[in-house]
Amino acid sequence: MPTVEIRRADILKASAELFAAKGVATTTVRAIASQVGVRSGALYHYFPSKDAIVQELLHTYVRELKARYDEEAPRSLEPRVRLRAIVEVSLRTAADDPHTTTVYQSELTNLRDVPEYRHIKELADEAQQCWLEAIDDGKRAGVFRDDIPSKVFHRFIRDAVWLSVKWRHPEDAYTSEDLARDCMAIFLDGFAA
Amino acid sequence: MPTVEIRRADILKASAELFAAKGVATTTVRAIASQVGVRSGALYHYFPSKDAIVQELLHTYVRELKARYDEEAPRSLEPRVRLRAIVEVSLRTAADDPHTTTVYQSELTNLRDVPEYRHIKELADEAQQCWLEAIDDGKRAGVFRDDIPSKVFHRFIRDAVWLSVKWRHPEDAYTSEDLARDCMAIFLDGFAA
DNA sequence: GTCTATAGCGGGATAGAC
DNA sequence: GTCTATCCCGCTATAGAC
Repeated sequence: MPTVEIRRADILKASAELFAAKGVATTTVRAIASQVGVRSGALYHYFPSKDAIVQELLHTYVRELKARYDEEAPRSLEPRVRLRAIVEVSLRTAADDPHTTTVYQSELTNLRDVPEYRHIKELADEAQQCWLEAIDDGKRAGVFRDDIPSKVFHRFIRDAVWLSVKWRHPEDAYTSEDLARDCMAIFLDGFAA
Repeated sequence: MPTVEIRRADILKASAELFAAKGVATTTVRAIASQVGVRSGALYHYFPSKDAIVQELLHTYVRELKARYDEEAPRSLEPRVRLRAIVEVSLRTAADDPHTTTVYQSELTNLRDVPEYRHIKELADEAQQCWLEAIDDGKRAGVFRDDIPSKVFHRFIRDAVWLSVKWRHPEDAYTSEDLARDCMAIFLDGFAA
């Protein structure tokens, strides 16, 4: 295990923290270096640019997310079960890496339109297709109501799940499992008594 | 009607558009001036700083939002009716001014911790208290289920409503009234068939 | 009231010593 | 591999002409 990989991981971790707290644009390379405990020049031995840090952070994140969806929420599952699996995987991912999740949710759409980010956005789209498949399959199977546009329900549940990273903290007594259960309860059965 | 007020309004409008599209931090004063059709120096006859533009934009917005909640969703309404009114007012506000809504949702939490923003954040908190009151009153009245934390339901429906500004466009055939109806349908009765 | 021009600053990135 | 030092750029904000 070469030291260079450890340093790269340190840099990515520090970057994620700062990016999540103050935004990518307002986080300086000097601040990242300071968090890691080196001078800014040293960072450039590990990454060619600040942009490259953002790219690697998000690329790794979304690649892993898509892999987890494919692994734990295959299309062969019954739609309600699959949707629940997607919610659980997402919430677990958010709990495992809340900082990168925040960056992913807050800034992916606004990032520069360079080919690198285009590729990341395509991967993100693929991941989100899993949600839509489960919803549409469920409608066809008659387990979800068909008087609500799939896109609308998708945005609602998707935002509920992902935005939880902004208010549920990992050390809360209210765990991501609690949240997954309540999420499914509300979105499937409603909040009416 | 002095020209100065019109110019100020032009500047605020252009700023909101650019801030929403690319974020406050990455929007330059020069870009705002260019959008208005003047040079950057001219802006400083209307606002003392870029920060002052952001502040006035958000202060006006949140003050108006709170006033609308008080006017159209008073506590005297039955909880479900009040919640629906809050949802409708919010969606109408988002449709009326999608750009400032986007800034309000994306950047309020991350803005500098100066007293000016503190005041705006307090107003925003007051506005969000209306949601929580309606939810808690509904629980006490027995019309909402009490096995889900109010805070959780609040975040879910709040994010569903406000984040719609990122995907529903004002000219969509799917109107904000359609969205309000579907929102209440999902959150009260659920998506299960 | 808007312009041109620029001061002043802080940012990303680089060069070269150690 | 990290440092110091610095280049170069673009930004906010200001000064002063028109």
